[in-house]
Amino acid sequence: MNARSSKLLDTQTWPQAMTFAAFRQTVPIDEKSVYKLFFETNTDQIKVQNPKVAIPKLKLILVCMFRISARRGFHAMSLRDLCEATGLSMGAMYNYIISKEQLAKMVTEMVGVTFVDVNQPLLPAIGEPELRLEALIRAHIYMAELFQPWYFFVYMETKNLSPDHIKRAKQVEENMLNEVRAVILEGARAGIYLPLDSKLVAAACQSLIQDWYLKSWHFKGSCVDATAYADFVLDSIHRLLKYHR
Amino acid sequence: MNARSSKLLDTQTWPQAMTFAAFRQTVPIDEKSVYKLFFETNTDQIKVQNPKVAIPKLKLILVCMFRISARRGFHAMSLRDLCEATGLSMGAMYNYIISKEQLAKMVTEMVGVTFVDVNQPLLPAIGEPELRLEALIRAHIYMAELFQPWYFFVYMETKNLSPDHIKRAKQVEENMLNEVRAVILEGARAGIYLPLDSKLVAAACQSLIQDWYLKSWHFKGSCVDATAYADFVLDSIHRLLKYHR
DNA sequence: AATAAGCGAGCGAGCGCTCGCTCGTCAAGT
DNA sequence: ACTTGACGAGCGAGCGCTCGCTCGCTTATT
Repeated sequence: MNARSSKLLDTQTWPQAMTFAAFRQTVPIDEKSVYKLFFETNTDQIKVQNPKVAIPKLKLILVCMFRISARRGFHAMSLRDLCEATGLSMGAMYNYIISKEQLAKMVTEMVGVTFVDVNQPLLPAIGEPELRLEALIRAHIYMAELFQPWYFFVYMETKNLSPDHIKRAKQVEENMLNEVRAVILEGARAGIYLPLDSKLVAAACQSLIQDWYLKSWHFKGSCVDATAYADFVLDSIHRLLKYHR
Repeated sequence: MNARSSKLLDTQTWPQAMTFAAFRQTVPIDEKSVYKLFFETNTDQIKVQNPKVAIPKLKLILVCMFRISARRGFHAMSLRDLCEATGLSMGAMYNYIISKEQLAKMVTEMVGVTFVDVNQPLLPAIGEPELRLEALIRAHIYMAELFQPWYFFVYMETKNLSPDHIKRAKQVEENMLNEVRAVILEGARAGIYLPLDSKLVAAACQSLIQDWYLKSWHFKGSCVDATAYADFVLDSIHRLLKYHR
């Protein structure tokens, strides 16, 4: 992309423009480059050091793992299944992973830490509660769109990890819930929003967002894209929270 | 309960009174008697024939299974774990189950067939869309309240079963979605509801209902009971669907 | 005495994981 | 230009172990 076209597209920058396209352009990782980041974050745990070899293989391993796990669950997937799906041998597989459990942990860590870190600076910290709520919800839906298999995996498999990993994952969920709740409460205090039970409303928000990656198969069949779904969620929240004179 | 007090309580009969208490009184099974029904439905698969012995043991087995599965997943639970938790030996366990897989199937079958059958005659087939939608949603939430571990188990473990069982379970979910959708569409045609995307609204309904059994731990901590949660969901749907002049 | 219910050591299969090995690549040495 | 040898990457039989499940036996009930 040259400087000129980049400048043209820069007019659609997140969060000024709250479309999926704008978000994708602004966020520093996407569904392709994430494997490079995954490699760099975990070099100490991966024996194969040559990035040109390791990154495509890691991608292959993770994609196959997501597919099998989504169908049968991570625990039910044997490493022999994964080897057959990737075409790797048992020995080669263990040049990329420390253990089966560690593989799952690397993924949850990536989602729980890296993805959150990447997302944080993109959210407006001050301004109208309505605008901040929109940015918050859209950012989550768009992240879920980019990394659907990652989020799905973490949601389904977190409970099988070690207790401290479970706690961390729960805290990430709780933080997101509290962020939403804080903005709703702020809006209520400012008289913009109805004084509803903020905990229940925030939980409902979270549930709608999670639907996007938990039941993506369902929406893909209905020709609803991420932007349209985010529109729907925000319109619903709006109708729920705002005064109607 | 004698005839007199029963008559007094009959004034609070579902679906005339749409409280959890009324529902519980009207629905022919509850969280205690369900194990008797489970035994009677599956006598052919259970070697122990004496109900006085079998029913309490089945309850013990199922309760332990629900607890371990919720924490670690059904596949990760070994039968030795389950034996230790129940205090039964391996041999005794196999007097109650055909196989580990069959145990899971009996539970999903129970939820997918029996629970639906029990629920069906309690729903008003005709009448105001608004009232029918309320009955539909409340019935689901109240059923989820009574049988939370059952519903949670089915949601989490269905995907690990045989393909035809998966299909059946998906159809049960789909049916419920379509019921909700049909009522919404009827309301829209009657001019009571806004002409929103009925698929998305129905999916949102389902998501909110599922939250009640998927994240029950979260609500229990907030002192929100089933009736209050159903009130919240219905109020939300109402605000979402109705015209505000 | 007969039957119902419970017991638990033990089976074979399949699990996660290891390790001695092969092979292609490429820079250093001649 | 040719040889050499160290190295990164891949391989897969096989290890120790746990899994779901069985079966010959004992104990409890009637």
